Amino acid sequence: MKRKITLKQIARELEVSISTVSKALRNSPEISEDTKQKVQAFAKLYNYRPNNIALSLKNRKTNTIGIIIPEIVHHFFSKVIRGVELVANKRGYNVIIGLSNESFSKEVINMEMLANGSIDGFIISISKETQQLQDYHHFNETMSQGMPIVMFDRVVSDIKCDKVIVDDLNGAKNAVEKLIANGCKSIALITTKDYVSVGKLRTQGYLEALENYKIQPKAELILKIDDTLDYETHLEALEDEIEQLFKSNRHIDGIFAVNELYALTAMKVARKLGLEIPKDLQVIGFTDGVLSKHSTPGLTTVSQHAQQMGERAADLLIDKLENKIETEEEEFQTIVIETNLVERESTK
Amino acid sequence: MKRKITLKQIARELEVSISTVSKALRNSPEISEDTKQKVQAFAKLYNYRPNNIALSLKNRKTNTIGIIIPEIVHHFFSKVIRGVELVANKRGYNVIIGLSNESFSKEVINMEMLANGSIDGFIISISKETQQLQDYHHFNETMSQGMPIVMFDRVVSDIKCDKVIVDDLNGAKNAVEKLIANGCKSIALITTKDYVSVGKLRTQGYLEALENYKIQPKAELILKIDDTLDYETHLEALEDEIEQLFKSNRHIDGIFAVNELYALTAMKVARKLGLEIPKDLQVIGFTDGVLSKHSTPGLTTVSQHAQQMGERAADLLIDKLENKIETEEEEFQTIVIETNLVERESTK
DNA sequence: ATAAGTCACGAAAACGTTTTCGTGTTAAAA
DNA sequence: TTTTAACACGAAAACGTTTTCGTGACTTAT
Repeated sequence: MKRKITLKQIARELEVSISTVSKALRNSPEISEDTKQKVQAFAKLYNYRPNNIALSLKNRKTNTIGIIIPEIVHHFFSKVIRGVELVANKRGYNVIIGLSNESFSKEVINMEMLANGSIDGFIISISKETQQLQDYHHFNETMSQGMPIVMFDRVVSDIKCDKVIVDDLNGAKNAVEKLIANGCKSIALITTKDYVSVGKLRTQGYLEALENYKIQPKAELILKIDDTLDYETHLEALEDEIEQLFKSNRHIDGIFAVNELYALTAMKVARKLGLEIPKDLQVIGFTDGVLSKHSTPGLTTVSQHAQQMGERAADLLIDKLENKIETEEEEFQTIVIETNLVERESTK
Repeated sequence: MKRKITLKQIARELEVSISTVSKALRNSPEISEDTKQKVQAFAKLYNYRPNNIALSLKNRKTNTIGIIIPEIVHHFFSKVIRGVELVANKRGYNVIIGLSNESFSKEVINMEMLANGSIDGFIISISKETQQLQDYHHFNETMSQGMPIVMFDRVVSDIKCDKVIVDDLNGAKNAVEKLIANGCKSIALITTKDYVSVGKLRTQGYLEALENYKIQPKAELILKIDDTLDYETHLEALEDEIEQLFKSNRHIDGIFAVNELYALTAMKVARKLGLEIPKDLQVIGFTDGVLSKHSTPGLTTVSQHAQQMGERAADLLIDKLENKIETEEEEFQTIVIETNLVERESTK
């Protein structure tokens, strides 16, 4: 079990100085051809590679970016990571992940753990709890120490940093308008509580669509799910709530849900109540994931282009990292990714 | 934009030496109470945190583990990551991810990128291409440099290292025996080509179950899918193959599929052909993911306990990292995670 | 023969820590 | 008064690099 070889060992073995070895390997003109040959051959033989940690310390640059997300077992977030990893790798960066698990304190701890030199910058989607508490001190502190942050999807508008967001409002609006155009007269909304920024925006899109068509929104058609409880394990509670919605409003002929699971569950409940999809009820969800694609009937959804979001976020961050020079004026961008509607069998 | 404060700056400001500052912060008895107070107060005020990179260099230990997987947009792998991250975090480690995207060369590059000091050890599930090529030099080289590897799920038995695997054979066997016990007379298998280690084992489990019940396996009931093509985008091809299977074997009344997607697609095709589930056809899949849970009817699956695999793998790796002393004899463990059958509506 | 210039290399600093060892000052013991 | 011991702190090395600067040995020009 021999350790990795270092410059010092090569130097000792070849009876030259460390500087000479370093220069020889980097092909410096200062070094004679003979010595270069000798050193390079030796290095190759022993498979020398510079130690990343030493380089990071010297250059004060780790070439690593940290991504903090609430959850990884999630189609959307894992796609974003894939996007981030793709461009990070292409541009010579590593990616280190931290999961907040929707908890404020874990988000803070994770960031502090990474902010002490381990990474050059952050890509973040904030946790629900942070959104609720509206405590953003950790973001401000991190940025005040010169570490750039790019937020995506769940962003906070007060914070001055680069952002990549989805056009939630228009995505929702278009979806609902599609339902209206398809003949739906009574469209229900299944959404989250308002503190979830994207839920709020999608709700707003729903309302705007109705307004455009002079339809009076009805409070009883808007179901706000309390998603602090993990709906993966409380599926029945969700089903019950939706069943109540249908039973109290028999005339519902369209559903817009702010995520896949709500939409799928709505379809399931509807089927149980004897409704035929899309004849009696048309359904559109947000977030195009595996569930929508493989459900029967296939679910029409608003696609968020998650991977593209990750790619743009990573490019934004790395651009900022590599152009530190002129960044004194501190300009921040917000990239808006347009959604598009993926039509499947749940709509006419 | 002030940079993070260092020991040196504190020392200069307080007109003491760097050593004194370091010792004061670590509460060394060498330092007087007065000085400690002063230094600690100052450090707190300026929110001093030791630089991780410098510590890594000094201690020759990064407290970071690398996880290399073929794909991240995948329920199984993301659950494993969650498990890894969970225990890594708990034990004071960070997690850095590399995606091989099922490619041999990306796997090698990713490993080399991380092996140069960035991490202390690897957790790996090898790519399909690597399994095909059977080129394992990068694993051996990494380990010969004293960097431990823990393989999970897709492992290679020739390599001497710690492993965490699922009991694929028995999982499959139990599933098929369940089908037999439920009255299935003609059970088809939908699997992958044999170079995929887990596919091979699951196929073997299928055969053993049949043998136990003195049922003669029939070659025409075994469909081996070539999954070098990304089945997410070639869904129709998959459907066609399965449809052929059904049409040539009208008597099929049971399906065992080695993953969720194959099982789900089989259900879809069956329904299209007018078969009722589970009356006419019973289906069991491998890998308990979101699709199985939310499909209609719910799919009975063999659960792999992915998160637990990740946790065990991380514990194994960190144990090894922190017990380097007595590891001279190099003992390697293989942890087998037992599967269990999650029964839903696709079986009687 | 001397001055200037080129060549090939080494010493040392720096990145930010921790830790070992040495040392000057003061107080206690002989 | 002298020796010893405790105390409080600093210098320096080490981790593995890169890079600036210095320098001795030649070669070339004057």
